[in-house]
Amino acid sequence: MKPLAGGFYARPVLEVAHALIGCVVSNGDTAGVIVETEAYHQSEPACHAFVGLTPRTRPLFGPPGRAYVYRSYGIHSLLNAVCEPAGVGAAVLIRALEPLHGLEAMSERRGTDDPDQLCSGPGKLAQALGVTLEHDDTDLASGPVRIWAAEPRWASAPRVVGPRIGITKAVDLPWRVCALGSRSVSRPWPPEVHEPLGSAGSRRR
DNA sequence: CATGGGATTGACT
DNA sequence: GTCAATCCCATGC
Repeated sequence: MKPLAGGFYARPVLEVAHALIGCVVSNGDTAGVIVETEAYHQSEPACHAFVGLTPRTRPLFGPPGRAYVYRSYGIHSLLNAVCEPAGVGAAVLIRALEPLHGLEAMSERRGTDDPDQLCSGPGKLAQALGVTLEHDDTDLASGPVRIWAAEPRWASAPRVVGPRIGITKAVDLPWRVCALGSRSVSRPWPPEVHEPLGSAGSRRR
């Protein structure tokens, strides 16, 4: 596995939001597989970059492939991957991971042993991996927090697309992307694909 | 310089 | 279902 280079992120942000499903985020000995993302772009008001270049949004307008980490509700750190060419404010919010490595450290930071509760939300995964505001504007290929290419099988893995969660502006854009069937996706869960009659009906791995 | 609002989570009715 | 915690920073006077 190799870290994703800047070119991976230098394209339309919604395309990157799809491509990041199945990729691996790591920090130190902890890592997880991305199963949920959301795209944000300067052209729509839910994006922090909508207000233009400020001290806070500077990383969003910088070169692609770097982290944008900010504090939400005074409590949580949220991890984004900056996308599109430098000068365009856009990023993909990493919303959920399936824990892969360092479950013990994650459990300690999160205060729970339930694997489904370790990284099933943007604030949770940042806490589980130990991502903080100090990682803002660090390089995702060479810095402490890294994102690694997905295994080939993820390219065709089924996805569910829907409106973004927890925002009050531009609520209708279907820019949330989830891996179908993952237990680690944040609430509310996206609509399930209906199973054929006669199947067992169990939906979550 | 004062104010207000979150790209959330967990606890509680 | 409701609600508070808590802090960075954008905005406006």
